[in-house]
Amino acid sequence: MNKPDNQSRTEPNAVTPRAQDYSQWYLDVIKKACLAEHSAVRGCMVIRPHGYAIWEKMQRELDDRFKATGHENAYFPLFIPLSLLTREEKHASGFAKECAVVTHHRLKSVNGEIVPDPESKLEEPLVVRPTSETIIWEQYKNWIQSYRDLPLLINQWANVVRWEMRTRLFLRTAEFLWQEGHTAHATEKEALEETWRMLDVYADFAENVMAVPVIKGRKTEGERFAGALETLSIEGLMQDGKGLQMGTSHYLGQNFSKSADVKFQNKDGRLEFVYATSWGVSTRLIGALIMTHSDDTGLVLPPKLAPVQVIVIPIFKNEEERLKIVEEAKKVAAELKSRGVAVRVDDRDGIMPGAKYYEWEGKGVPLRIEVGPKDLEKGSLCIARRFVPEIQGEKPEEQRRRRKSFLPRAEAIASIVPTLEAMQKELLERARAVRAGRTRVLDKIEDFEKFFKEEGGGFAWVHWAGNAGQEEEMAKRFETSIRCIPFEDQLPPEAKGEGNCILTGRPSKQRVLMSKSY
RNA sequence: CGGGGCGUGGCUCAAUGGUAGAGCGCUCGCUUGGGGUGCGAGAGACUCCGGGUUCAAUUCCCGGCGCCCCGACCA
Repeated sequence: MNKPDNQSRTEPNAVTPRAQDYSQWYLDVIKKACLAEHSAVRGCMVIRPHGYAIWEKMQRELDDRFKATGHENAYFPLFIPLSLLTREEKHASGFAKECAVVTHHRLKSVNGEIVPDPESKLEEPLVVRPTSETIIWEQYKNWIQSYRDLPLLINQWANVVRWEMRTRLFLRTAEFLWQEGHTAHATEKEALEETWRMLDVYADFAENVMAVPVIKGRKTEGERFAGALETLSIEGLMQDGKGLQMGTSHYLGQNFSKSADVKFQNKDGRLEFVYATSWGVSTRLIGALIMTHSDDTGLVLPPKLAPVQVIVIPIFKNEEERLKIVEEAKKVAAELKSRGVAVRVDDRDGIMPGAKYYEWEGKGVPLRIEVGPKDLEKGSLCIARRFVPEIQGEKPEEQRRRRKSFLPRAEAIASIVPTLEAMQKELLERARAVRAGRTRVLDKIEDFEKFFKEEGGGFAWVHWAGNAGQEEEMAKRFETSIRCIPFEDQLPPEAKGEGNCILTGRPSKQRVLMSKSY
Protein backbone atom coordinates (compact mmCIF):
# COMPACT_ATOMS: atom_id res chain seq x y z
CA MET A 1 0.00 0.00 0.00
CA ASN A 2 1.22 3.45 -0.80
CA LYS A 3 2.41 5.58 2.01
CA PRO A 4 -0.03 8.45 2.21
CA ASP A 5 1.42 11.95 2.14
CA ASN A 6 0.83 14.16 5.14
CA GLN A 7 -2.35 15.66 3.80
CA SER A 8 -4.08 12.39 3.23
CA ARG A 9 -3.16 10.94 6.57
CA THR A 10 -6.30 9.91 8.28
CA GLU A 11 -7.48 10.51 11.80
CA PRO A 12 -9.27 7.47 13.09
CA ASN A 13 -12.75 7.79 14.51
CA ALA A 14 -14.35 9.68 11.63
CA VAL A 15 -17.82 8.14 11.68
CA THR A 16 -18.77 9.76 8.46
CA PRO A 17 -16.04 9.12 5.96
CA ARG A 18 -14.71 12.09 4.11
CA ALA A 19 -14.81 10.04 0.99
CA GLN A 20 -17.59 11.26 -1.26
CA ASP A 21 -17.53 8.06 -3.19
CA TYR A 22 -18.71 5.36 -0.84
CA SER A 23 -18.04 2.59 -3.33
CA GLN A 24 -14.39 3.50 -3.41
CA TRP A 25 -14.28 4.03 0.32
CA TYR A 26 -15.84 0.63 0.90
CA LEU A 27 -13.30 -1.07 -1.36
CA ASP A 28 -10.45 0.82 0.30
CA VAL A 29 -11.50 -0.40 3.73
CA ILE A 30 -11.67 -3.98 2.51
CA LYS A 31 -8.22 -3.63 1.03
CA LYS A 32 -6.66 -1.93 4.02
CA ALA A 33 -8.11 -4.55 6.32
CA CYS A 34 -7.06 -7.41 4.03
CA LEU A 35 -10.56 -8.88 4.12
CA ALA A 36 -11.22 -10.00 0.58
CA GLU A 37 -10.64 -9.41 -3.09
CA HIS A 38 -12.17 -10.19 -6.45
CA SER A 39 -11.16 -13.50 -7.91
CA ALA A 40 -10.60 -14.27 -11.54
CA VAL A 41 -13.92 -16.09 -11.48
CA ARG A 42 -16.77 -13.87 -12.55
CA GLY A 43 -18.60 -12.33 -9.63
CA CYS A 44 -16.84 -14.50 -7.09
CA MET A 45 -14.88 -13.37 -4.08
CA VAL A 46 -11.74 -14.57 -2.37
CA ILE A 47 -12.06 -14.16 1.38
CA ARG A 48 -8.65 -13.56 2.85
CA PRO A 49 -7.60 -14.93 6.24
CA HIS A 50 -8.56 -11.86 8.22
CA GLY A 51 -11.98 -11.69 6.61
CA TYR A 52 -12.51 -15.39 7.12
CA ALA A 53 -11.48 -15.15 10.77
CA ILE A 54 -14.27 -12.62 11.27
CA TRP A 55 -16.69 -14.98 9.58
CA GLU A 56 -15.55 -17.79 11.88
CA LYS A 57 -16.26 -15.60 14.89
CA MET A 58 -19.70 -14.84 13.51
CA GLN A 59 -20.30 -18.53 12.90
CA ARG A 60 -19.42 -19.42 16.45
CA GLU A 61 -21.67 -16.77 17.96
CA LEU A 62 -24.57 -17.73 15.71
CA ASP A 63 -24.04 -21.46 16.19
CA ASP A 64 -24.15 -21.06 19.97
CA ARG A 65 -27.48 -19.30 19.61
CA PHE A 66 -28.86 -21.95 17.25
CA LYS A 67 -27.83 -24.72 19.63
CA ALA A 68 -29.35 -22.85 22.54
CA THR A 69 -32.67 -22.83 20.69
CA GLY A 70 -32.54 -26.56 20.06
CA HIS A 71 -31.10 -26.73 16.56
CA GLU A 72 -28.59 -29.19 15.13
CA ASN A 73 -26.26 -28.90 12.17
CA ALA A 74 -26.36 -31.15 9.13
CA TYR A 75 -25.27 -31.03 5.51
CA PHE A 76 -27.13 -31.51 2.25
CA PRO A 77 -25.97 -31.75 -1.39
CA LEU A 78 -24.69 -28.86 -3.46
CA PHE A 79 -26.58 -30.05 -6.55
CA ILE A 80 -30.31 -29.94 -6.95
CA PRO A 81 -31.93 -31.90 -9.78
CA LEU A 82 -33.87 -29.46 -11.91
CA SER A 83 -37.12 -31.33 -11.46
CA LEU A 84 -36.79 -30.98 -7.70
CA LEU A 85 -36.19 -27.26 -7.80
CA THR A 86 -39.18 -26.67 -10.03
CA ARG A 87 -41.66 -28.59 -7.88
CA GLU A 88 -42.68 -25.51 -5.96
CA GLU A 89 -43.80 -23.18 -8.69
CA LYS A 90 -43.28 -19.76 -7.12
CA HIS A 91 -40.00 -20.83 -5.61
CA ALA A 92 -38.70 -21.96 -8.99
CA SER A 93 -39.76 -18.87 -10.88
CA GLY A 94 -38.29 -16.68 -8.16
CA PHE A 95 -34.85 -18.18 -8.54
CA ALA A 96 -35.01 -19.07 -12.24
CA LYS A 97 -33.10 -15.99 -13.40
CA GLU A 98 -30.02 -16.61 -11.32
CA CYS A 99 -29.23 -20.30 -11.46
CA ALA A 100 -25.90 -21.89 -12.31
CA VAL A 101 -26.65 -25.16 -14.07
CA VAL A 102 -24.46 -28.24 -14.48
CA THR A 103 -25.17 -30.06 -17.70
CA HIS A 104 -22.17 -32.34 -18.31
CA HIS A 105 -20.06 -34.66 -16.23
CA ARG A 106 -16.94 -35.04 -18.36
CA LEU A 107 -14.53 -33.12 -20.57
CA LYS A 108 -13.06 -34.16 -23.87
CA SER A 109 -10.32 -32.94 -26.17
CA VAL A 110 -11.76 -31.75 -29.48
CA ASN A 111 -9.24 -30.34 -31.98
CA GLY A 112 -6.80 -29.70 -29.17
CA GLU A 113 -9.37 -27.87 -27.09
CA ILE A 114 -10.79 -29.28 -23.92
CA VAL A 115 -14.57 -28.97 -23.97
CA PRO A 116 -17.54 -30.62 -22.27
CA ASP A 117 -17.99 -34.02 -23.85
CA PRO A 118 -21.31 -33.95 -25.72
CA GLU A 119 -21.66 -37.64 -24.95
CA SER A 120 -21.58 -36.90 -21.24
CA LYS A 121 -24.62 -34.66 -21.20
CA LEU A 122 -26.66 -35.26 -18.07
CA GLU A 123 -30.13 -36.63 -18.55
CA GLU A 124 -31.32 -34.08 -16.07
CA PRO A 125 -29.50 -30.80 -15.44
CA LEU A 126 -28.31 -30.14 -11.91
CA VAL A 127 -28.77 -26.70 -10.42
CA VAL A 128 -26.11 -25.46 -8.05
CA ARG A 129 -28.17 -24.66 -4.97
CA PRO A 130 -29.28 -21.04 -4.74
CA THR A 131 -30.91 -22.16 -1.45
CA SER A 132 -31.69 -25.62 -0.17
CA GLU A 133 -35.40 -25.84 0.63
CA THR A 134 -36.19 -28.27 -2.16
CA ILE A 135 -33.36 -30.71 -1.63
CA ILE A 136 -33.77 -30.65 2.12
CA TRP A 137 -37.50 -31.26 1.98
CA GLU A 138 -36.94 -34.15 -0.37
CA GLN A 139 -34.89 -35.68 2.45
CA TYR A 140 -37.27 -34.69 5.22
CA LYS A 141 -39.87 -36.87 3.51
CA ASN A 142 -37.89 -39.86 4.76
CA TRP A 143 -37.31 -38.46 8.20
CA ILE A 144 -40.81 -37.47 9.14
CA GLN A 145 -43.67 -39.90 9.67
CA SER A 146 -45.10 -39.15 13.06
CA TYR A 147 -45.78 -36.12 15.22
CA ARG A 148 -43.08 -37.68 17.40
CA ASP A 149 -40.53 -36.76 14.71
CA LEU A 150 -41.43 -33.12 15.09
CA PRO A 151 -40.29 -30.48 15.44
CA LEU A 152 -37.30 -31.12 13.23
CA LEU A 153 -34.81 -28.32 13.79
CA ILE A 154 -31.86 -28.38 11.39
CA ASN A 155 -29.30 -25.83 10.32
CA GLN A 156 -26.78 -26.07 7.52
CA TRP A 157 -23.57 -24.09 7.01
CA ALA A 158 -22.92 -23.98 3.31
CA ASN A 159 -22.13 -22.06 0.19
CA VAL A 160 -24.81 -21.12 -2.32
CA VAL A 161 -24.67 -19.69 -5.81
CA ARG A 162 -26.89 -16.99 -7.22
CA TRP A 163 -25.83 -15.79 -10.63
CA GLU A 164 -26.26 -12.08 -10.03
CA MET A 165 -25.86 -9.52 -12.77
CA ARG A 166 -23.81 -7.20 -10.68
CA THR A 167 -21.73 -8.05 -7.68
CA ARG A 168 -20.11 -6.23 -4.77
CA LEU A 169 -17.67 -7.77 -2.36
CA PHE A 170 -19.56 -9.32 0.56
CA LEU A 171 -22.81 -7.48 -0.18
CA ARG A 172 -23.58 -9.41 -3.31
CA THR A 173 -21.38 -12.09 -4.80
CA ALA A 174 -22.19 -14.92 -7.18
CA GLU A 175 -21.16 -17.43 -4.55
CA PHE A 176 -21.54 -16.73 -0.86
CA LEU A 177 -21.25 -18.48 2.46
CA TRP A 178 -24.21 -18.64 4.74
CA GLN A 179 -26.23 -20.67 7.16
CA GLU A 180 -29.73 -21.79 6.38
CA GLY A 181 -32.07 -23.18 8.99
CA HIS A 182 -34.86 -25.48 7.84
CA THR A 183 -37.42 -26.58 10.36
CA ALA A 184 -40.53 -28.73 10.28
CA HIS A 185 -43.41 -28.40 12.72
CA ALA A 186 -46.70 -30.07 13.51
CA THR A 187 -48.70 -26.87 13.72
CA GLU A 188 -48.87 -23.51 12.09
CA LYS A 189 -48.62 -21.85 15.47
CA GLU A 190 -45.40 -23.62 16.32
CA ALA A 191 -43.87 -22.81 12.93
CA LEU A 192 -44.82 -19.17 13.25
CA GLU A 193 -43.26 -19.05 16.70
CA GLU A 194 -40.07 -20.49 15.25
CA THR A 195 -40.08 -17.89 12.46
CA TRP A 196 -40.34 -15.08 14.97
CA ARG A 197 -37.89 -16.68 17.41
CA MET A 198 -35.12 -16.93 14.82
CA LEU A 199 -35.63 -13.35 13.74
CA ASP A 200 -35.06 -12.41 17.36
CA VAL A 201 -31.90 -14.50 17.39
CA TYR A 202 -30.66 -12.56 14.37
CA ALA A 203 -31.60 -9.20 15.85
CA ASP A 204 -29.85 -10.09 19.10
CA PHE A 205 -26.76 -11.13 17.17
CA ALA A 206 -26.78 -7.99 15.03
CA GLU A 207 -27.06 -5.63 17.97
CA ASN A 208 -25.12 -7.38 20.70
CA VAL A 209 -22.37 -8.98 18.67
CA MET A 210 -22.06 -6.88 15.52
CA ALA A 211 -23.11 -3.67 17.30
CA VAL A 212 -25.38 -2.89 14.36
CA PRO A 213 -28.86 -1.69 15.35
CA VAL A 214 -31.66 -3.19 13.28
CA ILE A 215 -35.36 -2.80 12.62
CA LYS A 216 -37.44 -5.97 12.74
CA GLY A 217 -40.43 -6.33 10.50
CA ARG A 218 -42.22 -8.18 7.75
CA LYS A 219 -41.54 -7.87 4.04
CA THR A 220 -44.14 -6.70 1.56
CA GLU A 221 -45.59 -9.28 -0.78
CA GLY A 222 -43.27 -8.22 -3.56
CA GLU A 223 -40.15 -8.65 -1.47
CA ARG A 224 -41.16 -11.94 0.06
CA PHE A 225 -38.96 -15.02 -0.34
CA ALA A 226 -40.08 -17.06 -3.33
CA GLY A 227 -42.38 -19.69 -1.91
CA ALA A 228 -42.91 -18.16 1.53
CA LEU A 229 -46.20 -17.06 3.08
CA GLU A 230 -44.39 -14.56 5.26
CA THR A 231 -40.88 -13.16 5.23
CA LEU A 232 -39.48 -11.36 8.25
CA SER A 233 -36.26 -9.44 8.13
CA ILE A 234 -33.85 -7.34 10.09
CA GLU A 235 -32.89 -4.11 8.36
CA GLY A 236 -29.76 -2.11 9.08
CA LEU A 237 -28.83 1.38 7.94
CA MET A 238 -25.38 1.85 6.44
CA GLN A 239 -23.23 4.98 6.71
CA ASP A 240 -24.04 6.00 3.15
CA GLY A 241 -27.74 6.15 3.95
CA LYS A 242 -28.69 2.92 2.28
CA GLY A 243 -30.63 0.18 3.96
CA LEU A 244 -29.37 -3.37 4.07
CA GLN A 245 -31.33 -6.54 4.64
CA MET A 246 -29.17 -8.37 7.14
CA GLY A 247 -31.13 -11.50 7.75
CA THR A 248 -34.43 -13.14 6.90
CA SER A 249 -36.74 -15.63 8.54
CA HIS A 250 -39.48 -17.19 6.46
CA TYR A 251 -42.72 -18.87 7.34
CA LEU A 252 -43.24 -21.35 4.51
CA GLY A 253 -46.59 -22.78 5.59
CA GLN A 254 -47.22 -26.11 3.90
CA ASN A 255 -45.91 -25.04 0.49
CA PHE A 256 -42.76 -27.10 0.55
CA SER A 257 -44.17 -30.05 2.48
CA LYS A 258 -46.95 -30.29 -0.07
CA SER A 259 -44.67 -30.12 -3.08
CA ALA A 260 -42.33 -32.67 -1.51
CA ASP A 261 -45.27 -34.64 -0.12
CA VAL A 262 -44.13 -34.65 3.50
CA LYS A 263 -46.98 -35.82 5.73
CA PHE A 264 -47.03 -36.91 9.33
CA GLN A 265 -49.55 -38.73 11.43
CA ASN A 266 -50.88 -36.57 14.23
CA LYS A 267 -52.05 -37.74 17.66
CA ASP A 268 -55.48 -38.48 16.25
CA GLY A 269 -53.94 -40.74 13.64
CA ARG A 270 -54.78 -38.41 10.76
CA LEU A 271 -52.27 -37.52 8.04
CA GLU A 272 -51.29 -33.87 7.80
CA PHE A 273 -48.73 -31.84 5.89
CA VAL A 274 -46.07 -30.36 8.11
CA TYR A 275 -45.48 -26.66 8.56
CA ALA A 276 -42.10 -25.22 7.64
CA THR A 277 -39.76 -22.35 8.28
CA SER A 278 -36.41 -21.35 6.86
CA TRP A 279 -34.02 -18.61 7.88
CA GLY A 280 -30.57 -17.44 6.92
CA VAL A 281 -27.77 -14.96 7.23
CA SER A 282 -24.72 -14.76 5.02
CA THR A 283 -21.26 -13.31 4.60
CA ARG A 284 -23.17 -10.18 3.63
CA LEU A 285 -23.06 -9.47 7.35
CA ILE A 286 -19.35 -8.73 6.96
CA GLY A 287 -20.34 -6.09 4.42
CA ALA A 288 -22.79 -4.69 6.95
CA LEU A 289 -20.05 -4.60 9.56
CA ILE A 290 -17.76 -2.66 7.25
CA MET A 291 -20.40 -0.23 6.04
CA THR A 292 -21.61 0.49 9.57
CA HIS A 293 -18.50 1.01 11.63
CA SER A 294 -15.50 1.71 9.45
CA ASP A 295 -13.81 5.06 9.03
CA ASP A 296 -11.25 6.56 6.68
CA THR A 297 -8.43 4.76 8.46
CA GLY A 298 -9.98 1.40 7.75
CA LEU A 299 -12.02 -1.24 9.46
CA VAL A 300 -13.48 -0.85 12.93
CA LEU A 301 -14.40 -4.10 14.61
CA PRO A 302 -16.63 -4.68 17.61
CA PRO A 303 -14.45 -6.52 20.17
CA LYS A 304 -16.70 -9.57 20.08
CA LEU A 305 -15.90 -10.13 16.39
CA ALA A 306 -12.26 -9.06 16.37
CA PRO A 307 -9.95 -11.99 15.59
CA VAL A 308 -7.26 -9.92 17.30
CA GLN A 309 -8.67 -7.82 20.13
CA VAL A 310 -5.39 -6.43 21.37
CA ILE A 311 -2.20 -5.92 19.41
CA VAL A 312 0.97 -5.43 21.41
CA ILE A 313 3.66 -3.33 19.72
CA PRO A 314 7.14 -3.43 21.18
CA ILE A 315 9.24 -0.32 20.64
CA PHE A 316 13.02 -0.63 20.71
CA LYS A 317 16.22 0.96 19.40
CA ASN A 318 18.78 -1.80 19.43
CA GLU A 319 19.14 -5.53 19.77
CA GLU A 320 19.69 -5.39 23.51
CA GLU A 321 16.55 -3.37 23.98
CA ARG A 322 14.62 -5.50 21.54
CA LEU A 323 15.23 -8.64 23.56
CA LYS A 324 14.06 -7.05 26.79
CA ILE A 325 11.07 -5.28 25.33
CA VAL A 326 9.82 -8.22 23.30
CA GLU A 327 10.08 -10.38 26.37
CA GLU A 328 7.96 -7.92 28.30
CA ALA A 329 5.49 -7.66 25.40
CA LYS A 330 5.11 -11.44 25.38
CA LYS A 331 4.57 -11.46 29.12
CA VAL A 332 1.85 -8.85 28.81
CA ALA A 333 0.26 -10.88 26.01
CA ALA A 334 0.34 -14.06 28.08
CA GLU A 335 -1.33 -12.31 30.99
CA LEU A 336 -4.07 -11.01 28.71
CA LYS A 337 -4.51 -14.39 27.09
CA SER A 338 -5.11 -15.92 30.48
CA ARG A 339 -7.95 -13.44 30.87
CA GLY A 340 -9.54 -14.65 27.68
CA VAL A 341 -8.35 -11.82 25.45
CA ALA A 342 -7.39 -12.51 21.82
CA VAL A 343 -3.97 -10.90 21.76
CA ARG A 344 -0.99 -10.80 19.39
CA VAL A 345 2.49 -9.38 19.62
CA ASP A 346 3.79 -7.66 16.50
CA ASP A 347 7.52 -8.12 17.03
CA ARG A 348 8.52 -7.80 13.39
CA ASP A 349 11.84 -6.06 13.08
CA GLY A 350 12.62 -3.37 10.55
CA ILE A 351 9.13 -1.91 10.49
CA MET A 352 8.61 1.40 12.24
CA PRO A 353 6.12 1.38 15.12
CA GLY A 354 4.05 4.04 13.36
CA ALA A 355 3.69 1.85 10.33
CA LYS A 356 2.46 -0.94 12.54
CA TYR A 357 -0.12 1.35 14.13
CA TYR A 358 -1.58 2.15 10.74
CA GLU A 359 -1.57 -1.43 9.67
CA TRP A 360 -3.43 -2.76 12.71
CA GLU A 361 -5.81 0.18 12.78
CA GLY A 362 -6.66 -0.61 9.17
CA LYS A 363 -7.48 -4.13 10.22
CA GLY A 364 -9.83 -2.89 12.89
CA VAL A 365 -8.05 -4.13 16.02
CA PRO A 366 -9.88 -2.48 18.94
CA LEU A 367 -6.95 -1.96 21.32
CA ARG A 368 -3.22 -1.47 20.95
CA ILE A 369 -0.67 -1.71 23.70
CA GLU A 370 2.64 0.03 23.13
CA VAL A 371 5.57 -1.26 25.16
CA GLY A 372 8.75 0.78 25.05
CA PRO A 373 11.90 1.42 27.08
CA LYS A 374 10.17 4.13 29.08
CA ASP A 375 7.41 1.71 30.07
CA LEU A 376 9.93 -0.86 31.17
CA GLU A 377 11.62 1.79 33.26
CA LYS A 378 8.46 3.14 34.84
CA GLY A 379 6.48 -0.08 34.95
CA SER A 380 3.76 1.36 32.78
CA LEU A 381 1.94 0.61 29.53
CA CYS A 382 0.42 2.75 26.82
CA ILE A 383 -3.04 1.74 25.71
CA ALA A 384 -4.51 3.17 22.52
CA ARG A 385 -8.11 2.69 21.44
CA ARG A 386 -9.19 2.24 17.83
CA PHE A 387 -11.94 4.76 18.50
CA VAL A 388 -13.34 6.84 21.34
CA PRO A 389 -16.86 8.17 21.81
CA GLU A 390 -17.43 11.41 19.96
CA ILE A 391 -17.26 14.74 21.71
CA GLN A 392 -18.91 17.54 19.81
CA GLY A 393 -16.54 20.13 18.45
CA GLU A 394 -13.40 18.34 19.54
CA LYS A 395 -10.27 18.89 17.47
CA PRO A 396 -8.60 15.86 15.88
CA GLU A 397 -5.42 16.26 17.89
CA GLU A 398 -7.39 16.43 21.13
CA GLN A 399 -9.17 13.31 20.17
CA ARG A 400 -5.92 11.61 19.36
CA ARG A 401 -4.65 12.44 22.81
CA ARG A 402 -7.82 11.06 24.32
CA ARG A 403 -7.36 7.79 22.44
CA LYS A 404 -4.15 7.04 24.31
CA SER A 405 -3.70 6.48 28.00
CA PHE A 406 -0.61 5.68 30.04
CA LEU A 407 -1.30 3.47 33.01
CA PRO A 408 0.70 1.57 35.61
CA ARG A 409 1.27 -1.93 34.28
CA ALA A 410 -1.11 -3.86 36.56
CA GLU A 411 -3.82 -1.29 36.17
CA ALA A 412 -3.42 -1.29 32.41
CA ILE A 413 -3.77 -5.04 32.16
CA ALA A 414 -6.75 -5.08 34.47
CA SER A 415 -8.41 -2.40 32.36
CA ILE A 416 -8.33 -4.31 29.06
CA VAL A 417 -11.36 -6.54 29.48
CA PRO A 418 -13.62 -3.78 30.83
CA THR A 419 -12.41 -1.45 28.10
CA LEU A 420 -13.23 -3.99 25.39
CA GLU A 421 -16.67 -4.45 26.91
CA ALA A 422 -17.18 -0.70 27.01
CA MET A 423 -16.08 -0.34 23.39
CA GLN A 424 -18.56 -3.00 22.32
CA LYS A 425 -21.35 -0.91 23.85
CA GLU A 426 -19.98 2.39 22.58
CA LEU A 427 -19.93 1.07 19.05
CA LEU A 428 -23.60 0.15 19.20
CA GLU A 429 -24.41 3.54 20.70
CA ARG A 430 -22.46 5.29 18.00
CA ALA A 431 -24.21 3.31 15.27
CA ARG A 432 -27.55 4.12 16.91
CA ALA A 433 -26.69 7.80 16.92
CA VAL A 434 -25.67 7.75 13.26
CA ARG A 435 -28.89 5.97 12.38
CA ALA A 436 -30.97 8.40 14.42
CA GLY A 437 -29.34 11.29 12.56
CA ARG A 438 -30.41 9.73 9.30
CA THR A 439 -33.92 8.78 10.26
CA ARG A 440 -37.00 10.93 9.59
CA VAL A 441 -40.71 10.68 10.20
CA LEU A 442 -42.19 12.10 7.02
CA ASP A 443 -45.72 12.91 5.94
CA LYS A 444 -45.32 14.96 2.78
CA ILE A 445 -43.98 13.68 -0.47
CA GLU A 446 -42.01 16.94 -0.94
CA ASP A 447 -40.19 16.33 2.34
CA PHE A 448 -39.57 12.77 1.26
CA GLU A 449 -38.11 13.96 -2.02
CA LYS A 450 -35.90 16.49 -0.26
CA PHE A 451 -34.68 13.89 2.22
CA PHE A 452 -33.63 11.41 -0.45
CA LYS A 453 -32.50 13.78 -3.17
CA GLU A 454 -30.80 16.56 -1.22
CA GLU A 455 -30.08 15.39 2.29
CA GLY A 456 -28.45 12.08 1.50
CA GLY A 457 -31.38 9.98 2.62
CA GLY A 458 -31.62 7.29 5.24
CA PHE A 459 -34.55 5.61 6.96
CA ALA A 460 -37.93 7.23 6.39
CA TRP A 461 -40.98 6.31 8.43
CA VAL A 462 -43.96 6.94 6.19
CA HIS A 463 -47.59 5.98 6.00
CA TRP A 464 -48.32 3.73 3.08
CA ALA A 465 -51.46 2.43 1.48
CA GLY A 466 -50.31 2.09 -2.09
CA ASN A 467 -50.39 -0.94 -4.34
CA ALA A 468 -47.53 -2.75 -6.05
CA GLY A 469 -47.61 -0.37 -9.00
CA GLN A 470 -47.31 2.60 -6.70
CA GLU A 471 -44.38 0.98 -4.92
CA GLU A 472 -42.79 0.77 -8.34
CA GLU A 473 -43.49 4.46 -8.88
CA MET A 474 -41.70 5.32 -5.64
CA ALA A 475 -38.76 3.18 -6.74
CA LYS A 476 -38.55 5.01 -10.05
CA ARG A 477 -38.87 8.50 -8.61
CA PHE A 478 -36.72 8.18 -5.53
CA GLU A 479 -34.91 4.81 -5.82
CA THR A 480 -36.55 3.87 -2.55
CA SER A 481 -38.40 0.77 -1.51
CA ILE A 482 -40.33 -0.48 1.47
CA ARG A 483 -37.67 -2.18 3.54
CA CYS A 484 -40.20 -3.65 5.89
CA ILE A 485 -43.51 -3.24 7.61
CA PRO A 486 -42.10 -2.95 11.11
CA PHE A 487 -43.38 -4.74 14.16
CA GLU A 488 -45.26 -2.27 16.28
CA ASP A 489 -42.62 -2.08 19.01
CA GLN A 490 -39.98 -1.15 16.42
CA LEU A 491 -41.50 2.22 15.62
CA PRO A 492 -40.09 5.26 17.38
CA PRO A 493 -42.79 6.94 19.53
CA GLU A 494 -43.18 9.87 17.14
CA ALA A 495 -43.88 7.47 14.27
CA LYS A 496 -46.74 5.64 15.95
CA GLY A 497 -50.40 6.01 15.11
CA GLU A 498 -52.58 6.19 12.04
CA GLY A 499 -52.33 8.63 9.18
CA ASN A 500 -52.51 9.02 5.44
CA CYS A 501 -50.44 7.38 2.72
CA ILE A 502 -47.56 9.63 1.69
CA LEU A 503 -48.26 9.03 -1.99
CA THR A 504 -51.98 8.38 -2.35
CA GLY A 505 -53.34 10.10 0.74
CA ARG A 506 -55.45 7.08 1.53
CA PRO A 507 -55.83 6.21 5.21
CA SER A 508 -53.08 4.05 6.68
CA LYS A 509 -53.02 2.20 9.98
CA GLN A 510 -49.28 2.13 10.43
CA ARG A 511 -46.06 3.53 9.04
CA VAL A 512 -43.61 1.47 7.01
CA LEU A 513 -39.84 1.78 6.72
CA MET A 514 -38.60 3.17 3.41
CA SER A 515 -35.05 3.68 2.18
CA LYS A 516 -32.70 3.20 -0.68
CA SER A 517 -31.09 -0.17 -0.42
CA TYR A 518 -28.38 -2.50 -1.61
C1' C B 1 -28.62 -6.81 -20.99
C1' G B 2 -28.27 -1.01 -21.63
C1' G B 3 -24.97 3.82 -20.39
C1' G B 4 -19.97 5.46 -19.05
C1' G B 5 -14.71 4.60 -17.89
C1' C B 6 -10.26 1.79 -17.97
C1' G B 7 -6.55 -2.23 -19.57
C1' U B 8 1.46 -0.09 -19.19
C1' G B 9 6.73 -3.83 -13.65
C1' G B 10 3.62 -6.84 -7.57
C1' C B 11 0.36 -2.11 -6.54
C1' U B 12 -1.07 3.09 -8.03
C1' C B 13 -0.30 5.71 -12.16
C1' A B 14 2.75 8.80 -16.04
C1' A B 15 4.68 9.47 -20.98
C1' U B 16 5.33 8.93 -26.23
C1' G B 17 3.77 7.60 -33.92
C1' G B 18 10.69 6.06 -33.28
C1' U B 19 9.90 -0.79 -28.67
C1' A B 20 8.95 2.89 -21.76
C1' G B 21 9.36 6.27 -16.55
C1' A B 22 8.00 7.60 -11.44
C1' G B 23 6.11 6.67 -6.47
C1' C B 24 5.03 2.74 -3.32
C1' G B 25 6.23 -2.44 -2.56
C1' C B 26 10.26 -6.18 -2.94
C1' U B 27 15.95 -7.75 -2.18
C1' C B 28 20.83 -6.20 -0.03
C1' G B 29 23.73 -2.70 3.03
C1' C B 30 24.02 1.16 6.46
C1' U B 31 20.85 4.40 9.27
C1' U B 32 16.46 5.04 12.21
C1' G B 33 12.83 3.57 16.05
C1' G B 34 6.66 6.41 21.49
C1' G B 35 2.15 8.04 14.59
C1' G B 36 4.06 5.71 7.85
C1' U B 37 12.96 7.10 9.24
C1' G B 38 16.74 8.57 5.73
C1' C B 39 20.44 7.26 2.10
C1' G B 40 22.73 4.08 -1.42
C1' A B 41 22.65 -0.20 -4.56
C1' G B 42 19.64 -3.99 -7.05
C1' A B 43 15.82 -7.24 -9.17
C1' G B 44 11.38 -6.65 -11.77
C1' A B 45 7.34 -4.80 -18.37
C1' C B 46 7.65 -8.98 -25.27
C1' U B 47 2.67 -1.66 -22.71
C1' C B 48 -4.54 -7.44 -22.39
C1' C B 49 -5.37 -10.43 -27.20
C1' G B 50 -6.15 -10.30 -32.63
C1' G B 51 -6.30 -7.46 -37.01
C1' G B 52 -5.73 -2.72 -39.83
C1' U B 53 -3.24 2.13 -41.15
C1' U B 54 2.21 3.37 -41.28
C1' C B 55 9.03 3.04 -43.06
C1' A B 56 7.75 2.61 -37.78
C1' A B 57 2.05 1.40 -33.17
C1' U B 58 2.24 0.92 -26.26
C1' U B 59 0.19 5.46 -28.70
C1' C B 60 -4.33 6.13 -34.24
C1' C B 61 -8.58 2.81 -36.25
C1' C B 62 -11.61 -1.85 -36.01
C1' G B 63 -12.85 -6.41 -33.46
C1' G B 64 -12.43 -9.50 -29.22
C1' C B 65 -11.52 -10.40 -24.08
C1' G B 66 -11.21 -8.64 -19.12
C1' C B 67 -12.04 -5.24 -15.13
C1' C B 68 -14.45 -0.99 -12.63
C1' C B 69 -18.55 2.47 -12.04
C1' C B 70 -23.92 3.69 -12.96
C1' G B 71 -28.83 1.28 -14.17
C1' A B 72 -32.21 -3.30 -14.74
C1' C B 73 -32.12 -8.26 -11.38
C1' C B 74 -31.30 -9.79 -6.24
C1' A B 75 -29.43 -11.91 0.30
